[in-house]
Amino acid sequence: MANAPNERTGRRIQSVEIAFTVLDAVRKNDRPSVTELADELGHSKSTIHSHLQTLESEEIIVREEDGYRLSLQVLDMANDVRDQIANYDVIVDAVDELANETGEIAQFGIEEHGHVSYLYKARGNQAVETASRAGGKQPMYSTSLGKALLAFLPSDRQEEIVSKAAFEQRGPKTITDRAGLYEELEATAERGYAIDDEENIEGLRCVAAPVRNGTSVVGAVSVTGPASRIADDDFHGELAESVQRAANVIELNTKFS
Amino acid sequence: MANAPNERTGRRIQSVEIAFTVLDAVRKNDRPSVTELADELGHSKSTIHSHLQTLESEEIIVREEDGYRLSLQVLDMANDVRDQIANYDVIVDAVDELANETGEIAQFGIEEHGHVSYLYKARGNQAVETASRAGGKQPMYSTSLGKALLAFLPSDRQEEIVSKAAFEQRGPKTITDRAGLYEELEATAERGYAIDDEENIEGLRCVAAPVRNGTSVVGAVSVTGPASRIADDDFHGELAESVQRAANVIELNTKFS
DNA sequence: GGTAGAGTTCGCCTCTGGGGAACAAGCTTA
DNA sequence: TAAGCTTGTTCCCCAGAGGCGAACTCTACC
Repeated sequence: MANAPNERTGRRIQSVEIAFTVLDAVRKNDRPSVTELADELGHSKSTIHSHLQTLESEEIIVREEDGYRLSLQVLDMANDVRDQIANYDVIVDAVDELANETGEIAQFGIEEHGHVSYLYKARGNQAVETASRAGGKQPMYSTSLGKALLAFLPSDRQEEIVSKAAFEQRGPKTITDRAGLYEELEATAERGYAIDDEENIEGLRCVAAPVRNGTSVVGAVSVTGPASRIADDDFHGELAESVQRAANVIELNTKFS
Repeated sequence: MANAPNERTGRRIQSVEIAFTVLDAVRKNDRPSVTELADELGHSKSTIHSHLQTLESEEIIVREEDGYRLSLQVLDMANDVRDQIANYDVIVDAVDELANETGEIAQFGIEEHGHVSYLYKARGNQAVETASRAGGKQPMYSTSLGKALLAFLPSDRQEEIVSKAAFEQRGPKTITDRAGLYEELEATAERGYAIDDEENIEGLRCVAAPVRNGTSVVGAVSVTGPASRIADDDFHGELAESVQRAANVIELNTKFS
């Protein structure tokens, strides 16, 4: 790939966009019908109908008595996703280990399209319940994983992502302005790990460390626990060390291609 | 949904079909580039390019330095798939239990588009390694799950699937003709469970039982083990009973909607 | 600094695909 | 049982979408 410019607009194909709108609606509605989708999406029944036909013939969705749903082929596609991530098993082992060691939730995330996506999540024996699952995405500016990634991303990419950030108040201590974020990113880069002190979800604290391949960040590992259990000492002490150690384990076990 | 006729052709949208062809190629090739895909799929670079742009703006694929890959959003979609399957957790529990009890591989599958798709797989403590994973699909005629489903499907659907079957020789004892299959299906319906005696993979034997919701089959549970360990006695005795028990557990714990 | 190879853009022309309306097929009600 | 409602399906038409080829740009590597 000769040139990889940062996020250009380019020609897009409208009918494909409609198809994915339909697919999205099938994901989110419970077994929708043709008319239901037509109403919701503002297209004619005939249009929706042909899209559903197409998606079904691609075996991406399934038609059942009571409406359409996603097909299991999507699960297969998810397998391919994991296969395409280099050293997925190394990551899994390290994150499992980290969860065991700390007893909390441990996660691995990567940056995609300007937000953090969770690739894998492990729960330690005293881990709290959280809604996040593998595949879920979160803003970069309010999460430890996001800040760990952001702090070590090339400055042009960093700037691009920050410039598009929504800066919504998500937790009691969310960083809500650009200046504050840059300050925090600088601190993060210096100390080598990122923290989230109830910035994304009330009552939760996280620590995250970047995983690098040479000079570039390929992902980040984090630990998440209740603020009640994670004191400032742990935050910047033992816990931070564990997370960094896990990140290191991944880096060391990674087979560079 | 007023009418649900069996698999009609209907209008399909070509550009969406192309988009999925591209997506499939991204799944199967390792970080392909524009030109690579254009060559492989027989489309012009400009066409492929706009499709890739579209898929990327839908955040289904990601562009990296060395080519395109699937995005983690697919993992999220996989979560939705499981959410859309009624009583997924009941199935998981029952299959886990079955795997523990037998020590072998236990699986749950459903029929989709004329083949069996695995929804969930559990491995017992002496389970053999097999290539199958959740989301994978297999022919109906050569697997125990497939035959368990087929035997209890409405006769028109059964006929439709059988008429399209490829009847390839997959294992040493694969049923390779329609008559033989119907015969076996009748026996299956009568005894209440299906068997696979090295019909799909050499050296593997399976037993499967249907899971029903009222009169209709909603899926099937199976146990798979090496032929060396599964004797005829187990095959039609204890193992068959375990599998049927598991199917029953699922039926009983299912909350009908 | 020139060439080869990648990705990107542009404009043309065709034929696709979206919309509306008519049609068919089930349920429900009287 | 017939009428009426609602759903999915088909058909046709015409604007404009999208596939192609060629021209352009940008890197990387001699």
